[in-house]
Amino acid sequence: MTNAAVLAALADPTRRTVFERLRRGPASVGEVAADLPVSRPAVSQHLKVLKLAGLVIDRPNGARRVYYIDPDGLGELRRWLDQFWDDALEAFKNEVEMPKKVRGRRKS
Amino acid sequence: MTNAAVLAALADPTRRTVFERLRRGPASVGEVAADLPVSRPAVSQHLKVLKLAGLVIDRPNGARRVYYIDPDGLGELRRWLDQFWDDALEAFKNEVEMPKKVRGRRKS
DNA sequence: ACTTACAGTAAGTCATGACTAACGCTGCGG
DNA sequence: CCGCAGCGTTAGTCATGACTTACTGTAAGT
Repeated sequence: MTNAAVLAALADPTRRTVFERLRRGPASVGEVAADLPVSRPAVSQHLKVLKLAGLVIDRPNGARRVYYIDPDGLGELRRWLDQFWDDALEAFKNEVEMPKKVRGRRKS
Repeated sequence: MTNAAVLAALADPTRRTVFERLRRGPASVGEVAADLPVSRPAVSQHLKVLKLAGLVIDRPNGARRVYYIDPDGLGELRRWLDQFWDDALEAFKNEVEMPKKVRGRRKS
């Protein structure tokens, strides 16, 4: 389940800020670190995590390394969320329809 | 930004397991804890986090307390994700169209 | 009214991870 | 060829949070 990595990556506030910074457009490590109160290596580590989660892709451009957002990573999470949403709605509706029935009581 | 709480809540594997357990249908704390290798207070704490994030709602049913999934919480995250997805796609397409232009250079 | 069962809270322990400082590597310029 | 600039990596520190044990509160049954 890749969703675990994606959710774990998006959970950290700093990492989410980095990710949202990349939403405007591609940027190098130094450019991202310039806007954040953390050091450059920290940004590099965050980008590594985002890369392992499949959320960003890096392209070496000479000495610089430019990071882009990978739309596929978001797509997977989106599909998982959609399925979850459908199931939850169905279960919820199913619950409303039988308000005084047996309900849970899964104890055998 | 409520997304922070939602993402932080869904980042933990155990908490995600609790949430997925609730997807099948409503359940009490003891029922959820029976299927997990953690103690009952741990499940209670996880449910508290999920409740603060707006992902679940609890309804006291006598001595038992039954937890349901709150569809609204997922809806918010879904909207945020959709917007993010659109922006990322646009930025990506915009990047492909101008391969040798100024690109980022957000300095100034 | 007393006991039993179920749930939330408090305090404490321990692991995960976010961050910094220092170092090594690569590519471009003089 | 040599120095500089930009990144990544490693080692180490420190804070956050996940988990357990013990306790308190509440609702139902006898």
